[in-house]
Amino acid sequence: MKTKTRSSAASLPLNQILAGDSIDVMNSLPEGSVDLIFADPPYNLQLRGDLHRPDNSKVDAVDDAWDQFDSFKVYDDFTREWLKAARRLLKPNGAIWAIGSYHNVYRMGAELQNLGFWILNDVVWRKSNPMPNFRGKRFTNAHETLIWASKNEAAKYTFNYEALKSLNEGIQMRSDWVLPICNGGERLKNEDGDKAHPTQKPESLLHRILVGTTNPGDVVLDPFFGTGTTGAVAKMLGREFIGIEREEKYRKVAEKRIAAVRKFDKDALHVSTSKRAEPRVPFGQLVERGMLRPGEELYSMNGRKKAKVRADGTLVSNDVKGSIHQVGAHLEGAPSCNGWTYWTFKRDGKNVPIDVLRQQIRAEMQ
Amino acid sequence: MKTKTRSSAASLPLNQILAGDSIDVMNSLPEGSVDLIFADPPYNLQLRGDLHRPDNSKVDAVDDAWDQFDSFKVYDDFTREWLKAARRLLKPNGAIWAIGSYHNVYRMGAELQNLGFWILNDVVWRKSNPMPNFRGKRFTNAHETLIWASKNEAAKYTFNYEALKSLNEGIQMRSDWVLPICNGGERLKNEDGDKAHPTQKPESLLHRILVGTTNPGDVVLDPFFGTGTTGAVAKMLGREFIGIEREEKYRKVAEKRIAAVRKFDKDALHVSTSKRAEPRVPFGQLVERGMLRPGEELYSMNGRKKAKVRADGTLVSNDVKGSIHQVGAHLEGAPSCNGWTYWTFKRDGKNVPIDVLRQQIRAEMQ
DNA sequence: GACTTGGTTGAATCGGATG
DNA sequence: CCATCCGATTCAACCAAGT
Repeated sequence: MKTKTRSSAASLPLNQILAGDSIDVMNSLPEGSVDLIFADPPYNLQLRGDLHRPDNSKVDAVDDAWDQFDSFKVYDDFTREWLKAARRLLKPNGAIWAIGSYHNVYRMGAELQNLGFWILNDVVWRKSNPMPNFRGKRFTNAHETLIWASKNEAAKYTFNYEALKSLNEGIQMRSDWVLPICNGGERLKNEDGDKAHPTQKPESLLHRILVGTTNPGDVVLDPFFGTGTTGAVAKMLGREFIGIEREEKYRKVAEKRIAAVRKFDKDALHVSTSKRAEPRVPFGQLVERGMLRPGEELYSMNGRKKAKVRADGTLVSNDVKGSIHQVGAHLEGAPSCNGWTYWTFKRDGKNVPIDVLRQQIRAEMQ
Repeated sequence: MKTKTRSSAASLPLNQILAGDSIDVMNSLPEGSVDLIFADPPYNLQLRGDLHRPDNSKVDAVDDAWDQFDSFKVYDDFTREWLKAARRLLKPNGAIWAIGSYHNVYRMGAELQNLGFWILNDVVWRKSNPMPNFRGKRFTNAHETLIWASKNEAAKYTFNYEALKSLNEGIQMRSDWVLPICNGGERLKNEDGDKAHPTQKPESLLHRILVGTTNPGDVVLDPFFGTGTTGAVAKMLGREFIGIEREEKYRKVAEKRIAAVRKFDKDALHVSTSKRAEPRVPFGQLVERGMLRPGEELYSMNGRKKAKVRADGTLVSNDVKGSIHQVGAHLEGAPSCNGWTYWTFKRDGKNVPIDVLRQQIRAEMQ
């Protein structure tokens, strides 16, 4: 796995900002070489004329030329092409994040599904400090939508469940994220004090995405790099990035920004892992090592059932024989059972889960 | 307006649940006769196998035949047809709400745009008590998405800004709504104790939609009526409803439910009206009524600019003449200006906004 | 009656390694 | 490719029964 990453990485322009059209540049890169894509494409905002606040200050709206599309057709074609190029670049187990607002996200989501991407979640970025609706004609547009999708239905995508749960104070992470918009010191400004990019995303958003759905060393591509939030956070977190940006003024800002970023300590990049990632220990080892004697009795957690350990690492209860899981499932009439947490043994009059013994063995293995 | 509603209402099957296929029934109803459509179509969930909780109990999933579609193509065709029929039914200033999850909402949103609907907001229903992700493989699917769209870009849709603001404790209502899922006493059960419908929506959701985007007496159509949450809330709130439901078992439950609903008192239905809906008061009236004398000077809020009132209700400042709004805009170099809040007059040495005078007139009008 | 405890449930695209 | 087996995994709200 590591070797494969390295070998394909060798031919990749890592930690660089490539100049040019997103689709062309993506098509020039080697197929199946990227772990994750984060894409913040033009939104196709259909603002009619300028928007003004009640106090007459002008809202610096997204009105740059690159954001104008004369019809849904043009936007759909553009969307399909960049998504196609992106999908080609992904490794078999790769995934994509794409962000949008109601102006474009429905078209983007539909094209994404049409191309074979498999939606895993949509995530709502709930802005803690959105711009109010000055005219009082609609709801405050207080969120944007992110679509998280794997390359296809079969892909074994990366999902650091425990790390995300830790980020959320021990409760599993939900599909709605409350994060502030990017302003204050984080918001990049030109020399004239204007914002350097109209839609700079907050680093907190990319932090959660990269911690949650990539591993250190993974290659993250951003085809609409802008001022480089993806690159900056990737560098901090010890991921490799590839940026593509057409406009020189954005590339310049991004390069300066990323050069100033310091990578976190390696220890800080280590995230909580799930039990699934730990080495497998067969129950029979507990018997071989003498931690449990053949003939010793195990008791279910609630104390209602019992079974006898046999020398080959199977259990027997009445006429039922089999693994700790099989016997537990049978006794409970359940479709499955985790024997490690179901069974206990007696020591000094107390019932101890057998999983304690497995943890002892795992500790010795390190 | 009222007459028109009544005349078209006369030929409409109001406050009834129509049996049959949504598209067929909609096409049999008169064109341009409905103020609002709320649609909760099948989501096309593509569930593979069974799902069990960590305690081995089985999740009662949506496996009904009405949610099964063979392909995206079939689902898209279905979506396009019901949306087309729905749009035909809407009055020129009508609007639609459609709810979905990531399985279907992107396709629905794109078709909706393709048909000429004009998206006003998408609204995220953040569930306070969603079902967790039992396998730890994704984010908790904690929200559903509602799309609010007018019949076309030009439609003067209904939006009770002040009422929604009041519902939200004086703060402008945002595009993310935190509401609990429908359970407890509100959840309708069959005689055997099973849920009567797998996807019953909470009344709080419909309450907010109907208070916010309809007026008393409006006709609200729900083409996927189910157990009739839309009808129940419409009746409470003094709106007329039309339900369409294919399955008899759901119709029966809905009829019984709605019969038991009591309409709120008329007084309770009176919602805060937005300033926009308040009677318009021409500035000239202030002059006609002698509240301001011709020749009197007005001062801008910051005191830097001044202008003189003329007998015809226009202002003059240096060589600029025009309405309170036009002169204010010109003096500020702004494209627009709300003259009512921009200009003040002197009384007893103090600067008083001219809007105070407008409010006096409005108070007298009631 | 107040409080605690245990059981149930909700629109869900919910494994992975080994042989 | 398929079959088999291991074994990891849940939050908030409501309700009924017990203390």
